[in-house]
Amino acid sequence: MTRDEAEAIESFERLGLTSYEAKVFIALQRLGSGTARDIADVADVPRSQVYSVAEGLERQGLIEVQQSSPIRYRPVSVAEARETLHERFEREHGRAFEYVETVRSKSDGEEEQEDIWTVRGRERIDDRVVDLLSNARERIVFGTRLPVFLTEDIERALERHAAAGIDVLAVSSSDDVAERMRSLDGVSYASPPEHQGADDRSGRIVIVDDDTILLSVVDEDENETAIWSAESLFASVFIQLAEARVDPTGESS
Amino acid sequence: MTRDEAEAIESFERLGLTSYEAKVFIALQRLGSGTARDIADVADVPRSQVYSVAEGLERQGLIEVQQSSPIRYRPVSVAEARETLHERFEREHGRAFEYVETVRSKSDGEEEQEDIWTVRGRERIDDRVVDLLSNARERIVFGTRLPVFLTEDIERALERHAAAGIDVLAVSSSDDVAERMRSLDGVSYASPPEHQGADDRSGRIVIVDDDTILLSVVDEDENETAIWSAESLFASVFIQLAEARVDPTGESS
DNA sequence: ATTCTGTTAGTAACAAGCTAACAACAGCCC
DNA sequence: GGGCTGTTGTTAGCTTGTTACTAACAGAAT
Repeated sequence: MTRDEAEAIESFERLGLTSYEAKVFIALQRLGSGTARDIADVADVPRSQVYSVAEGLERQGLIEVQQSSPIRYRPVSVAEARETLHERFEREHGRAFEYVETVRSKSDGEEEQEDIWTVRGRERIDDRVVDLLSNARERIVFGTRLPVFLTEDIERALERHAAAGIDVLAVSSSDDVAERMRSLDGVSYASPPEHQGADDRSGRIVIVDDDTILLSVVDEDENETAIWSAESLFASVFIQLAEARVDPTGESS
Repeated sequence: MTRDEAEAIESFERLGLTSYEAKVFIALQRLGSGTARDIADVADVPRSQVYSVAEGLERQGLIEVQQSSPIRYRPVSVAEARETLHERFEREHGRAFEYVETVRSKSDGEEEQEDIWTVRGRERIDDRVVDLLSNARERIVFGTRLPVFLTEDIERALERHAAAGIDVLAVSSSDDVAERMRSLDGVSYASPPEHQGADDRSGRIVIVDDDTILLSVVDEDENETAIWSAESLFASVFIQLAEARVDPTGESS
């Protein structure tokens, strides 16, 4: 079995098939059609198991059965299979979240407590950044060293809030990033203070008003981890520390 | 636990979570945020298990963790969770089928053998019908008693092929269905022969050219099962039998 | 001193993977 | 036709791995 095939099988498993089902389905796509023996030979599944596994696949609409002796099987087209699995996902997804929406507590977006939360993963942090920005009333400071941390979504959010009259300041020690920041409509740019040192594990910093902050770092495996706190006293204190390092430098738009 | 909640949990399981993960996630959505104990109380999960389960959920990007004592957890927004699971699905789906496409045997659509295949389930049969119609070269006959079996997709396929110069004939013993059939552009209509008897388990019939046929029945649980055969001698013989019952009656457009 | 937190080990229950055996049947050689 | 061989479809049962669940405990908090 090739590496690619093993990966494909794992993916099918995560889509809800068993490994036997995945193997039989792939084998049938490869064969076009075949008997239990044909399938067992190429799929590395015991022949005696092929019958029941195929039955399951038929129920799921991924293969079709020829009632003959010997029984023959054929896969549905790749397009149909994609569609079938897609529909199944949408159905489950809908059902699951329909219920969640009904029980969801109202607390969202408002009334945070004195909490510091941890978020792992670049994309999740992207989302959290945009989310925090959306609560801005007066002022935003966004800083990062690395271009990837200034996503398009974030750029757009910064411009949107600047247009809405919020004071938006962008900071970076990297020329690439600074370039892009300066091109954003309505967004001021400042270079960071020199004394920041060799902060090569720092990721990004977001300050919203005087009580919301997000700070991320990049570990040795390039994974980004952020901590954030919104509308908390804790954040205020933190911000005062951070501001001391940003403000002293001259601004330029 | 309510019935709705149990269903939601099952759906989450089918989306790749364990039942504990589903319960904890739902409990957190309900609570807004909480400690392991809070969660254990409402989620019906042993407190000692909450920690590891929550760790898993954090890795999956479905909740966030507050590193404090006691540790507190909060869910990401419902929108973020939807998005996260959706992305995961698309990723696996893509990976799985990317490989399948590479191994797919070319046999599709062409060169069928003397095979009769079985398809179960209304929607899958809908798909197969459209698929068979798409291979028409000269002539199509489509018949059904029940309105649900004449889907919009099928109506469109019939019209499309009629427009392409293929001889399309629609047949139904039901007035409702006949009405709709008559309104299709370029499609002829014929009423079925009387001697068909009390065929109350018959579903639909599709004849394409003189060598492709699909015939479905509806069982006592209202499940539709179809057999079909394309470009086969067997189909030809079958078609001659079926035609004997359709042709003798007068046609009308 | 007692309750609570976070962690660990270990068991139980179940699903999935895997093996073996067998009756029914088809082909083949004699 | 009789006996031999090989295949098919079915079933029972074992093995393995995962998840659900219980119990116990050290350290912190009250």
